[in-house]
Amino acid sequence: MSRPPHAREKVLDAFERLLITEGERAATLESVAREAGVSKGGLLYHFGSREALEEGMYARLRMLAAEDVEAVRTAPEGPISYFLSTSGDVGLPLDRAITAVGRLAHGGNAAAAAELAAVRASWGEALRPHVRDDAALDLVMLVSDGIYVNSALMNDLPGPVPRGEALAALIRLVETAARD
Amino acid sequence: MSRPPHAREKVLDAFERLLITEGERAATLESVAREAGVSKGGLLYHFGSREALEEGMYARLRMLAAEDVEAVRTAPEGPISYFLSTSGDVGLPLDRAITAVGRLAHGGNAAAAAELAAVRASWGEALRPHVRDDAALDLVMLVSDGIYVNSALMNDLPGPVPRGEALAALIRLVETAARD
DNA sequence: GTCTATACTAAGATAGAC
DNA sequence: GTCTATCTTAGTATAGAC
Repeated sequence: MSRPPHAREKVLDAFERLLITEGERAATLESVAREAGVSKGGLLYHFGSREALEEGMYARLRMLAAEDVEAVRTAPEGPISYFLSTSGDVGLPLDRAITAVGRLAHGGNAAAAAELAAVRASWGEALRPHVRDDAALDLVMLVSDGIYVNSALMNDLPGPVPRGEALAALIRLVETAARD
Repeated sequence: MSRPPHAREKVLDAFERLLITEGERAATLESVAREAGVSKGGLLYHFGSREALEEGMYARLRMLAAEDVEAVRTAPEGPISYFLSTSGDVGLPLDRAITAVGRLAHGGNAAAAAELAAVRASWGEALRPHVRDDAALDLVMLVSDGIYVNSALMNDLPGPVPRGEALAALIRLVETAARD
């Protein structure tokens, strides 16, 4: 909501960073506090438990995702192309929030999995009017999921995710198969 | 290698089961030992450390994946169709091993991520001769990744993964776009 | 609003009995 | 080959000072 960065936001940033780069196991309250530059007690003033900290991440994700769904809907180059070309982004706030919550979801956290499913469903609704049928929607969504999971798993390393011209060729292929 | 199930295999089964159903955090040595019906000391006789236990899972994955790559190559209905139609399986030994190692990978374990990347690459090699070009290979691989990640994340719950006729329609769409 | 100190629990790992 | 007992470290959480 405002600057300068409150301790609360710094804690959330640190939690997110640790989840992305070192995984759920490493993102303990102590590590998060250290990474955020506050004490354990200080962290626990803002988030009274680990669950509250996780809930804070979900709230951040919901806010950023709502903005992105609007961006998908109104993208000048068309929703499908925009949606797919941004699926492999890894540095932007939304992508970081998704990856962080994804780490929690794969860690067995059912609430986190439900948050991701909700975001995914809202993208599906935004894309539905622009594809031929349900199979085409599945195609677009699953290619996006595939790009995301490879990006998130490989943490910036040169992995199997298509980039540049390869990504552009893939998007042309998907659009041909799916566009209404 | 043989029956009756040695304690070693029971431990590995328990580790796999806990990773899949409750995530990495819950899969502690103590929980794994309890789930396997052995003591912590008994477990540590077979796997001297947590790392050794993880390495045991990688070995299991490598063995099952090698078998599956052969099945993809020789599938009567064609490699693409077979590959995609089995991407959403969740109960078979290979799928369970992949999901378990996936949990570790998303938990920030670089070795686990490398194992998954290697398996993925071997599938890519098997499929390459059967697709039109690199973009088509990307399409098939990413749709498969998407199906897998949704299946693994949703743990059997009725999720966003296409099944039955919806899956068949998706596969026809992908084959039309990708097949050589 | 943030810190230190501390309580309690559980983690990974070792030693040695059976 | 498997168990019990124990060590050390680290996790979540609370109380109370500043």
